[in-house]
Amino acid sequence: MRTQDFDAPASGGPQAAGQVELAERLILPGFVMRFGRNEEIFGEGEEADFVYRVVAGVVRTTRFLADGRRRVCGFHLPGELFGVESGGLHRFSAEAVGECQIALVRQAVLVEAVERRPAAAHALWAASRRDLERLQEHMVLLGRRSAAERVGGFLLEMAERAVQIPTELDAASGRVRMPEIDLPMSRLDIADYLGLTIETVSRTFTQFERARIIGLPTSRHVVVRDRQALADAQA
Amino acid sequence: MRTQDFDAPASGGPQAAGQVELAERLILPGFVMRFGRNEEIFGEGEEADFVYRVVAGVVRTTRFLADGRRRVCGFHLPGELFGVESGGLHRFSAEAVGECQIALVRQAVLVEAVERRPAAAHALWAASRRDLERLQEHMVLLGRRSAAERVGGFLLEMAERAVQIPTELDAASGRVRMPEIDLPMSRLDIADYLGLTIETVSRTFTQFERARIIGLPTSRHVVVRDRQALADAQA
DNA sequence: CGAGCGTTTGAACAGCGTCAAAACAAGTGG
DNA sequence: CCACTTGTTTTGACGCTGTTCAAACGCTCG
Repeated sequence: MRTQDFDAPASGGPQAAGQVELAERLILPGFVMRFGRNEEIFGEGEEADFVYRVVAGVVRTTRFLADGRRRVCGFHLPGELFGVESGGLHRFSAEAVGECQIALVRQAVLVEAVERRPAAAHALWAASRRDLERLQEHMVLLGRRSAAERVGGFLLEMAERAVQIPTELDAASGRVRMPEIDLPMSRLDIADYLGLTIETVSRTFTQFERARIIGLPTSRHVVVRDRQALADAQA
Repeated sequence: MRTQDFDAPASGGPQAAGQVELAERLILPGFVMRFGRNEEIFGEGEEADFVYRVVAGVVRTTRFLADGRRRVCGFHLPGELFGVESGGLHRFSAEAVGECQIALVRQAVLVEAVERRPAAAHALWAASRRDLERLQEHMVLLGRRSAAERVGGFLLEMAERAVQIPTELDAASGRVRMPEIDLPMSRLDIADYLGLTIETVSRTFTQFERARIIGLPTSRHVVVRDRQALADAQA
């Protein structure tokens, strides 16, 4: 099972500039833990004693509704922070999508750093805003009506974010976007992320494939053939 | 047209503790402007020279899609900050829902404050996290399928947030929640916020009324009769 | 090879969007 | 005070899209 390159250094590749900055400026003591596929990192309602940073792999944050349905609220890629709460409790649970390495930092240490070091406060503020902006974009996406719009938007988002990992040679050659997406998450994860059902997600994928908008070598590997069509599906 | 009490002081009533803190700790120079109903405060793509704080009234942030549809991304109530961007440009536009008073602060001043005063950085980080958390909740809501779930969630959100304004006597009497909601926004605003159509929103309101879950003295005034049923509609 | 999971596909149904029109509220001028 | 206007909200009828239920398919790993 290929998920992400596992031994890639935490702030190795050409990641978002802000995330590099975050890692550099926060210089926080912490320790790294490994989690297996679908393993829970923390649960909804637990004490938020720690703050987490993805070193390798992908994490999803979820919430369960009263009737048992699950909402996937976000995916977290290497370099990103998650589990930061202002109240004392986690409002979501977090699980490893595939094999993961996660760096843990005590919440108290973070707060202290914020109070003592302006640079840390600044970096954290910047990180929050980035999260906020990503979330806003996702919200716009969720408000869209048709399944094609949602799935199209999701693929674009993933293309945008995921390239940042396997692109080292790409960066050297000067090519900016590489339309290959390795989806570490299942159809169910995607469906719960987009507010659709697995069936609809699956149908939309094959629909895109038949329309030559994407290629599907395997169900978890997407080749974007017609980026514009994906954006248009988003109308 | 009653919208909000207009001469209420910015950080007057028993608002969210964090917002009071924000106003107190940020002590930023700024000037107040007035905006009329539906007037644009800033537009998508404009330079984000300023940061804005609602003094009185309600503001909505929106984005227009290519096909002309509009997404309402959030409502901002008195005390709240909006228009804070990490890039140099506004990614949304903002309009006054009703008559508004808005305090403007130069972005540069804010950044300087963050760098000089740890308290300011801390307060801003906290504010970002609150926004983030509100947005996460809204995302959970948008992922919900049925119209009843979305409208129910919206009413609960508004009940939760809006009480904080007209509650002075309420606070004295010790009562915590007052299930009366004055909606300053139109059905269209609500629909675009929830990813539904005005017709569906309207139908859901009357459906709730017939089921004795809410009362509708006027279309913009909601009395919550059965809070639990609203939460259940959210399943 | 078979078991188990994830994915795809099919058919029938329900809910929301669309189009259209009526009811209502608020403001304007006779 | 009423007739008229404009904008918002409500209601109705119909079609489409996504959900639901069900079954088949295709991996991967024992």
